[in-house]
Amino acid sequence: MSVDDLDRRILGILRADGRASFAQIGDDVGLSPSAVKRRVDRMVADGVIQGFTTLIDPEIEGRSTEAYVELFCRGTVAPAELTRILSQIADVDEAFTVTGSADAIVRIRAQSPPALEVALEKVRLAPQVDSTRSAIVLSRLFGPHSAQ
Amino acid sequence: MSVDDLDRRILGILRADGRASFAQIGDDVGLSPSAVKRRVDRMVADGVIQGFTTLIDPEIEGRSTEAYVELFCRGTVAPAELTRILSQIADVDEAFTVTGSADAIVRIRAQSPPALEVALEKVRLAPQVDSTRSAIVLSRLFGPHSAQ
DNA sequence: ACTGAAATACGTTCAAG
DNA sequence: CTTGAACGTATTTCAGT
Repeated sequence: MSVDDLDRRILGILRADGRASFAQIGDDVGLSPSAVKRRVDRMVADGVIQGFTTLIDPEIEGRSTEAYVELFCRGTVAPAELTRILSQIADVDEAFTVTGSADAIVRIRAQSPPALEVALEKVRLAPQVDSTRSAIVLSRLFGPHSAQ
Repeated sequence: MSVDDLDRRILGILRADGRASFAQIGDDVGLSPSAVKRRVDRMVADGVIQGFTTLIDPEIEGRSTEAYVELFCRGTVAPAELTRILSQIADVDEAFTVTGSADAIVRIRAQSPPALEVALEKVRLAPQVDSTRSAIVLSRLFGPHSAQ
């Protein structure tokens, strides 16, 4: 359930290079490959490591039209209900409840502005959603080009 | 510079499992391991594949206090200038210029609410930044737990 | 540009400390 | 919990098509 300093160093290496070999990691942290494997396996089983993935150029991925949308809901909103509805809308990648005047924020990533508009319409039509306020991304200044 | 259908299938497999072996991928797309390696190597060299990483539980990572902050700037802001300043503030992971009333949005991920407040203060003190409007994440409804 | 084979390196398991 | 050896499998290179 918990991670020690060695685990943390292994995680750091794996975050920088998800394909690092156990032998490679072992050399860096001073462990045998099998010991590293045991730790990595345990962290995967414990859910500390949630998966391995590949960072792909978003242009090639074809979903470079991004927007952040604030949701203003009427009445009391059950987060579980919101999750159920929003997670089924295509191109809605992420959602959270937040402090402030808005009830929730969703992140949309679509292939084109028209596709973004379609997703936005679907969000607006969700029950309980009163109004929305969108910020369409003009340019990414810096940051990860997003997982998934 | 470009990717064909086979490349796209390989990317799909690698996105789902960044540690998939070339043999495994080859079986799925109908190519020999060496042919798959050639294509993956080419995509890495071309920048189509930007890296391999590991998805780590944000709780363990210790930066589960998140906020989205809208920036309202005075006068004309050069995006390059904004990038230079914001990218040097610790815990500011991502920033983009957007349409709408705000000029930019930054995503902050800190270890604790106090650490978040520190980062927020630094953003507010950035030259050209007139005012901010924050939405602190209460709960993640769904979505990737961020690639960092 | 893909295949297939050969050499090298790695992953994986397990008995033992 | 780690090691080291043994076995199976994957990666990598290269000649050939």
